[in-house]
This record gives sequence, C-alpha cells and structure tokens, in this order.
Amino acid sequence: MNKLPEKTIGRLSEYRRTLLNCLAKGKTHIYSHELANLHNFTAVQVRRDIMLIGYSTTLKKGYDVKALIDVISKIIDTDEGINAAIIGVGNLGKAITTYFNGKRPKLRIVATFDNDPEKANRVIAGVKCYPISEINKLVNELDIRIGIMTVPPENAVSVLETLVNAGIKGILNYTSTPLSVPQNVHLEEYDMITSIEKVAYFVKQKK
Amino acid sequence: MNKLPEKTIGRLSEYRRTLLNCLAKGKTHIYSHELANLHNFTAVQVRRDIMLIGYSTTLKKGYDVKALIDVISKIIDTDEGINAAIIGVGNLGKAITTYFNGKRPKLRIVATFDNDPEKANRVIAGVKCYPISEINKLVNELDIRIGIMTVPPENAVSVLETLVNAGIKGILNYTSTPLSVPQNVHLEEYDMITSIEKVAYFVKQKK
DNA sequence: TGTACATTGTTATTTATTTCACACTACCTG
DNA sequence: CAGGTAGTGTGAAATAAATAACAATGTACA
Ligand SMILES: NC(=O)c1ccc[n+]([C@@H]2O[C@H](COP(=O)([O-])OP(=O)(O)OC[C@H]3O[C@@H](n4cnc5c(N)ncnc54)[C@H](O)[C@@H]3O)[C@@H](O)[C@H]2O)c1
Ligand SMILES: NC(=O)c1ccc[n+]([C@@H]2O[C@H](COP(=O)([O-])OP(=O)(O)OC[C@H]3O[C@@H](n4cnc5c(N)ncnc54)[C@H](O)[C@@H]3O)[C@@H](O)[C@H]2O)c1
Repeated sequence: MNKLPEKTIGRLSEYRRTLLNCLAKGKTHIYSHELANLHNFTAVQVRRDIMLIGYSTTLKKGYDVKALIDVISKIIDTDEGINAAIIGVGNLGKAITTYFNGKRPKLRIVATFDNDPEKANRVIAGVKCYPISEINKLVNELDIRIGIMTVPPENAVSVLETLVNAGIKGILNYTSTPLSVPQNVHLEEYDMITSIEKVAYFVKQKK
Repeated sequence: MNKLPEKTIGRLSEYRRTLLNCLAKGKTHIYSHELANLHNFTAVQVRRDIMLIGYSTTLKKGYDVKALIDVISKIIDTDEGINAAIIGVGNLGKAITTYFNGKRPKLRIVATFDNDPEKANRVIAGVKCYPISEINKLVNELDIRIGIMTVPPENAVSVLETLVNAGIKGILNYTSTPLSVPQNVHLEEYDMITSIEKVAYFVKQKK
C-alpha cells in the first residue's frame, strides 16, 4: 500500500464522498464506469486506482460500495480520527468551520484560534475560539494535528512558524502568501485567485 | 505560446502574485532561485516555466520584475478583462465576493446570484445580488464569462445546467458535488474536504 | 449447458512534468 | 582586461501519471 500516487489520494477522497452518497441512496454495487461518470474520470483510471489500493471483487456486478468505502477509509482515516484547527476566524475561517463540522466522523475541527481578543471564547458551529497565544497548550490537550490557515496574508509567515513550533505536522494554507515548511511537515496550498485565473486562461483559449 | 503545461499556468499565476508584491516593495530584479524560494519550487522549474512563456533576459541580474509581470499578464489576462459571477450567496459565496474584489484589475466579480428572494438586490462588497432567474439576461448584459458555484451540493447539477445554457464557458465548482461539462466548457473543481483529507493522509504517513 | 458479452485486473505504452547536467555569458574582482 | 563566478537557457534523462490493450472470468440467456 506504500507509495500511492498523490493524484490517486485525491481521487480516493472523491470516490469515497460519492460512494457515501450511493450508500445513502441504497445502492449496494457500482461499476467502474458508473463511478467514473459521476466524476470526470475514465473507467480505467478508477479501476487502476482501486487496483493500487488492493481492493478487488470477484463479482462482475461492480464493486461492493460498502467494502470499497471501508478500504478507502483504512487508507485515508486513522482509527482514532485526526483533529484539526482553524487559524484566523474571519469570513473564510467561519465559512469553513460552519461547513465542515460533522461531515467526516474521523476528521474533526476541534478548535479555532484568533489574535483578536473580541473573538476569543466565541463559539461557531459548536467549536470554541481560543486566543492564538494558547495554541501550544491546546495542541497538546486536544491533540491537534492539522492547522488550516485563514489569517490575513501578511501574518501568514509568522502564524506558520507558530504552528510548526507547536508541533503541528500538517498544514492547509488558504492564505494568499506562499509558504515553505520543514521536511517533516506536510503543506498543502490552495489559492483561489490562481484557480480563477486558470479558468480565465482556458476561457480565453476557447474564444 | 501554444500548449503551456497546465501546471505551468497555475505557477504563472502564483509567480505574478509574488512579483506584484516584489514590485510594491520596490524590487526591480529577481533571480530564479529567489522566486523559487518564495514558493515551494526549484530554480530550474522557474527558469523552465519562464522559458516556456518566451521571456528571457540578457542580464545576469535576474529577471526584470516589471517585464516578467507583463509577459505573464499577456498570457493570463485579456485586454478587456474577464467578468465572473458568484452563484449562491451563502457563507462561502459571501467570503469570496468580499475577498476578491479589486484584487485583480482584469478579473472582476460583477454579479452574484441566489434563488432566495431575501438575498436578491442586496449588495455585498459593492456587488449586487440578482435572482437566479435573471441570469440569462445578465450574462449578456454584463458579459459574464466565468461562474463560481457556491450553492448547496444538491442543487449543483441543476445550477450547472443553468450556467451552461446561459452560455458561460468557464466554471469553478466549490460545491462538494463533482460535475461534468461539455467539451467547450472549462471546469475547475475544488473540494476542501479532499484537501483536508490529503493532508490527513500525509500526516498519518509521518507518524 | 454453452455461447456471447460485459466487466474487471494488469501489463505495456504513451504522454506530461520534473529534474539533471552542462554550455554559455554577463558581471565582478583584482 | 583576464579569470573566476554566479547566473540563465535548454537538450536529454528521469519520474509521474494517464491511457491503451487485452487476458481472464463471472453472468445472462438462448
Ligand atoms: N475570504 C475568502 O473567500 C478568501 C479566498 C481566498 C483566500 N483567502 C485568504 O484567506 C485569508 C483570510 O481571508 P478572510 O477573508 O477570512 O479574512 P478576514 O480578515 O475576514 O479574517 C482574518 C482573521 O484572521 C485573524 N488574525 C489576524 N492575524 C492573526 C494571527 N496572527 N493569529 C490568529 N488570527 C489572526 C483576524 O482577527 C481575522 O479574524 C486571507 O489570507 C485571504 O487571502 C480568503
Ligand atoms: N462554506 C465553506 O467553507 C465550504 C467549503 C467547501 C465547500 N463548500 C461548498 O460550497 C457550497 C456552499 O456552501 P455554503 O457554506 O456557502 O452554503 P450556504 O448554505 O451558506 O449557501 C448556499 C447559498 O446558495 C443559495 N442557493 C441555493 N440554491 C440555489 C440555486 N438553485 N440558485 C442560486 N442560489 C441558490 C442559497 O440560498 C444560499 O444562499 C456547498 O456546496 C458546500 O458544499 C463550502
């Protein structure tokens, strides 16, 4: 199971989301081409990904939805679950906190942090906001492993340092400041403007 | 300039953002390794990307920041600019509208749409909200080319159809429903849960 | 029951992207 | 103004990812 391609990891997450929907609708089996059509993928790609994670079916009635969810979950989740925190409770931080809660049983937002004293101790969607100064203590107490950064771009670098020092090993950066991290920390960056600009570029090509 | 790798397009957008910052700080020249270090890229990759877009410098004092911005802008922007709209003025839609406005001169959010009558005619960050029923008319009137979807997942498919019918050729989907579009429409998808799950996966590997 | 067919699993091939390696040259330094 | 250095530009090699091709096999149905 070692060395899954990074792209595959992303797709696994998406497959699972779709499979959970199927399950909710009472669908018990799904063909590779069905799963492919529900996304923008090809059936071969789906089969290949599924091969890579070591699941296979003897049936020719498609994959067992429940079983496939379980295999994917074994790869993505941990038994105990993983705790995350939002840093910067502004528009975006609030939106994510509200949206996220309860979506995934093994992935929880357990705290938010802000440096604005006004915001400390507020509760959003059941999640409490703490002063950023308490982060070291809370990372230990609540076993926070992932930091989701939604602070203003000019504070991104210093907040990153705070997070790394606090021992956080996974960072998702929504700030428009690109960051770099030590080897032992995993960083995922996402910049919305880049996404829009990519769309703009391709729209331009189509004219 | 045909056939730039897709990955390169994304990086160009990020280079430009950084270059604009440099320019604002009065920096006139930048080395490939400087630009690389400001992101998580290598100097070779930066040079390769810059080679692909046809810019080069005779100097050994690095690239001319201003000139490089111009070349990148020629690729990403159009002279007249491109107009975009937000569909679904909820938490996320509001956050993006507020955040985005004025960030890029050639990329404007000119309208938002919602099906909630309460929200119609409200103004957020200077952008007016229209009933979704008026979208066909407004796509023409305002020359909207890009639709940013932030509606609830269960309405994603029908909203997509509305957008495509209205003649929109570029779609950015923040909905957690995966979509597929006709050949002549460009679709970019981004699911936050997938990003967090990717981070979770890599954090797990590091334990 | 056996034949046609649909579907999976997997190896081989192709395509896309990154990295390496190095030629080339402007610039600095003495 | 020669020689060393630090930078760029780029063909070639390596790596990563997607696609094609097809053997194997369970299933439906005549
Ligand atoms: N809003 C969006 O849709 C959007 C989209 C793309 C990117 N972003 C990026 O996300 C970030 C936040 O955007 P926003 O619109 O939510 O901004 P915002 O100003 O609404 O929120 C920022 C929050 O961070 C807090 N903060 C500031 N410094 C802090 C620190 N050192 N420690 C802890 N908290 C701190 C502020 O008090 C505020 O609550 C920005 O970097 C922006 O570039 C936002
Ligand atoms: N909030 C987040 O941070 C976040 C993160 C990731 C993904 N998302 C996704 O973004 C989408 C929106 O999230 P949100 O938190 O802003 O939800 P929300 O419920 O706050 O907002 C949805 C908005 O869409 C409007 N709407 C509903 N049907 C519509 C239609 N047919 N046409 C036009 N407008 C319509 C609603 O009136 C509402 O204003 C969801 O699909 C969610 O999965 C949100």
